[in-house]
Amino acid sequence: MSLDDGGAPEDPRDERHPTAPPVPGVGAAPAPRRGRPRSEGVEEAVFAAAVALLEDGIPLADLSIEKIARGAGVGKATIYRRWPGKEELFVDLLRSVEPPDPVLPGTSVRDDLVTLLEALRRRGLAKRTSALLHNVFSQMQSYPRLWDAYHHTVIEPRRRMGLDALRRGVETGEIRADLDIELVNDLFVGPLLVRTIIRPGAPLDPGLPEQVVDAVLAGVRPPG
Amino acid sequence: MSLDDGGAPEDPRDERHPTAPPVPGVGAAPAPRRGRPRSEGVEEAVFAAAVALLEDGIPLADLSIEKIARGAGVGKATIYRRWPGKEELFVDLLRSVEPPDPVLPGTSVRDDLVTLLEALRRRGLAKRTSALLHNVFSQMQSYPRLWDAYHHTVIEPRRRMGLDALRRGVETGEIRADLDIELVNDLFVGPLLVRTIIRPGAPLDPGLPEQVVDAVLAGVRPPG
Amino acid sequence: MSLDDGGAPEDPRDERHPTAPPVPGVGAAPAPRRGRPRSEGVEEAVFAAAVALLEDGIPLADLSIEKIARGAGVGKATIYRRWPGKEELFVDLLRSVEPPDPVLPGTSVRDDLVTLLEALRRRGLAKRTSALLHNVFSQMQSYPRLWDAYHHTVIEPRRRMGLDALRRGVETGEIRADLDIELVNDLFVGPLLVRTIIRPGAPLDPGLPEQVVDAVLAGVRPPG
Amino acid sequence: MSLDDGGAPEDPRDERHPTAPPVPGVGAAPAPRRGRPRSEGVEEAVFAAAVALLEDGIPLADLSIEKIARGAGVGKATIYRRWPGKEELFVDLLRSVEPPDPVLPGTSVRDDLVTLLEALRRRGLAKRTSALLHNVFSQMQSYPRLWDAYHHTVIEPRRRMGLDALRRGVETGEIRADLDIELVNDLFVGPLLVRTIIRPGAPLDPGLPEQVVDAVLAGVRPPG
DNA sequence: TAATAATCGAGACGGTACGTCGCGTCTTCTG
DNA sequence: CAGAAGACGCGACGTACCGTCTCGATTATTA
Repeated sequence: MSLDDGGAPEDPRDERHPTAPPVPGVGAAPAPRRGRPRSEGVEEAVFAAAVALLEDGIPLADLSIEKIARGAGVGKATIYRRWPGKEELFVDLLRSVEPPDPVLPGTSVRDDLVTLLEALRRRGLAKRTSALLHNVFSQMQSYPRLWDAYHHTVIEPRRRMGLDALRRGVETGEIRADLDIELVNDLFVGPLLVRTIIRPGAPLDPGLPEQVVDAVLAGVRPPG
Repeated sequence: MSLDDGGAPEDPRDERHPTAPPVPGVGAAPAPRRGRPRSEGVEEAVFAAAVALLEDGIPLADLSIEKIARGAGVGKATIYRRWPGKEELFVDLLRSVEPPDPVLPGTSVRDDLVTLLEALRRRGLAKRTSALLHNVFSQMQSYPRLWDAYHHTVIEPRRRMGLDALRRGVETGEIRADLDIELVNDLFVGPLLVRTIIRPGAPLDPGLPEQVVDAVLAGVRPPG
Repeated sequence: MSLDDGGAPEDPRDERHPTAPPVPGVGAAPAPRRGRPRSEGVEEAVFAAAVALLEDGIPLADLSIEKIARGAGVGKATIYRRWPGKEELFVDLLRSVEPPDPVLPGTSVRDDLVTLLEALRRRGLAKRTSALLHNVFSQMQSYPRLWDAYHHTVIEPRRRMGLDALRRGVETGEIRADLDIELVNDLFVGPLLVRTIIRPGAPLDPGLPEQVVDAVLAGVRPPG
Repeated sequence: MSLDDGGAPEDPRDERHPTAPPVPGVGAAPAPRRGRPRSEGVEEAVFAAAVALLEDGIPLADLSIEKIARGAGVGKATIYRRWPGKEELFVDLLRSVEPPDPVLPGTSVRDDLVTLLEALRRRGLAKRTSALLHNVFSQMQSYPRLWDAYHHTVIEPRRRMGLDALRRGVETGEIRADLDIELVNDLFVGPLLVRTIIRPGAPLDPGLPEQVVDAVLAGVRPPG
């Protein structure tokens, strides 16, 4: 899911209720944010309550704003003030547990790709071990708006990292120049995505990224 | 999604309410099925109403049994008599529009793989053209019971076809024998799945199956 | 409040949700009322819960549909199916505890008026003794729609009884014919209404109706 | 409502938040009221906003503090600093539009009573013509605290005027001495109150006070 | 002049109720 | 008996106000 995304259909978070003040332009008005400022503890309490409920095994579809508000000791309006709906809330929640972007070694395209796929593998594993991630992710394969938003804010940036690495590889001669770069990206990413997203439960052994990268680089036809 | 599946977790349809009368065992009581027999038109009317609603752009999550019953001119209880819930209803609906398994030419592994991937591509296109399939499928990436059932009855058989073809290729020397066969399968299937399931909107040109098969067979590293 | 009403502004209960089927015209269609019939116990349970809450001292304004539904073990929708809102519900509740119309002796206009005012006095007393009526009535002096509906369905009929009795009195010579009959009615009714509605707490002694009737008949100017 | 009141139950405005500084006791500390003094325009802006909303036809029950604050361009806390709640606010509002007590001619009891009833009639008309007063008053037949406060500060004083006039009439021989003076008061006041408070919409012709006074003085039984 | 203190508009806060909708079950009448 | 119709208890939806609170800014008095 890391090197990969098809573009930006639309981002529901753009209409999100303003949580942080926008970056102030140099000459722009300071926009003093009048009224009582939003409580810092709320975000945190809401996330904690949602996580607690998910860890209790409640499926995502049954997670109501009402229950979360109750569990967090928070008014419903306070939640709606921050997020327009359930899906946007979960996008933020997921982002809050998402590990940072991997740092590419840059020594070779092969190493870069292995690093990127390794990040994919690790998230696949985390999804499986963490009760939370397992629950959320396995069911998030629905909720198209949630899915799209996650794609756009988390996945797409990493996909660009992969495409950049591949373009460098074409320049250095490590990657064939006669192939569509997007297709090549899919060749590397597809196998891991299949195992993490579409077929949860498939093996994600430590050597998998290297195996995939080497196999795609060399091809599966016998060298003869 | 065609060559591919991770196994059969469990099939919720096994507990499905009997749609057709069970085949009477030889020595078993004839079970005369007294009372008014089930109307034949119901199934059809329910499917038609569901499809009509989906074609109107209503997302799967907002499709209530209530709306379907209303649209079909059918009582809610009549639907619950046939299917335990929304998901099971849609499993039946999807199965009713799924094209038959492709026939492999058997001339070579390459041809077989291209044929299987072409079937994948066509379904991806159908998903995109048909308002119905696109809607259901893009959102079905959820509803775990619906997803599982679809896997089990549609995806898994085709996955076995792919694995069988690859095993033949190893025997004939067309495929390297030093690689895990499941991994090789993912190398072929992954790219197309990425574009049909995970990243709807990506191009699915007619030559795509051949490009993928040839690239994976030959590798993306320059031949030098 | 008995002889008295100003007419029929509009009756909100006319738009009330149909509780009983309308009286069937002779040749009209039977209107079979399909579907599950409304539960008989609901009305009763709702009234009981409302009365219980009012007897607990909860003011009318704080009596929410939500609380009533909770207390009656009934869904909110079930209440909204029968009454469009809080006010209509209470009109029905009040009607269910309203004593029947008094029977006029007909021996003389004086006796008829005393009987009607006695009914007014008794309701004033009931309002004071019954915890329920006291609470509802003392606060119902608001809620204009509730007030109007009560007027129209309970008060207006009795007002007509009073006007009829006075018209008879004019014919028999017991009442001056040179006065507006509506004004005369107000002369009798006004004093009791003042003490029951506007000035709760004022004395309502047993002899009051006779005192009022005799004083209005004879006048308060010394006979000399 | 003018000659009439049953007493002073209790005045909730006594616990009202201090609007004006309390009268300084002789030896008490001057209590210099430090800090920014209350803005003078607030009271006025709040009243104006409330009146504007009522004139737009919003019923009293639907008039929220929130709406008033919004309409007045005033913070909610500023309102709560001055009045404990909606009812107390409206007591002040009503008092600010109440006409002054009538001046009794003193020529005769009949003239005094006509004057008092004329004041009642005029307020009844104002209630009907002015969109504001009509709305507030017709619905104020509720809100017990509002009702009580209004009684205590507006109605009760005029009631005492009426009782005093009647006592003078008993002394001058214009009024029978064998009747309860409170009852006699109700005989005069009741008919007008019925038409202004309980039965809005009833006619309030200019001659009505004279008709009522004369009819009650002379009685409705034919003189023969 | 500087510190102090109560006010102001604004709006976030935890709550409660609103009236609607869908859930899955049930209960009636009609075929 | 099956079927449509629809009432039932339940619970979530997203909105509106409640009355309280916390902000920065304003405006007086006191030191």
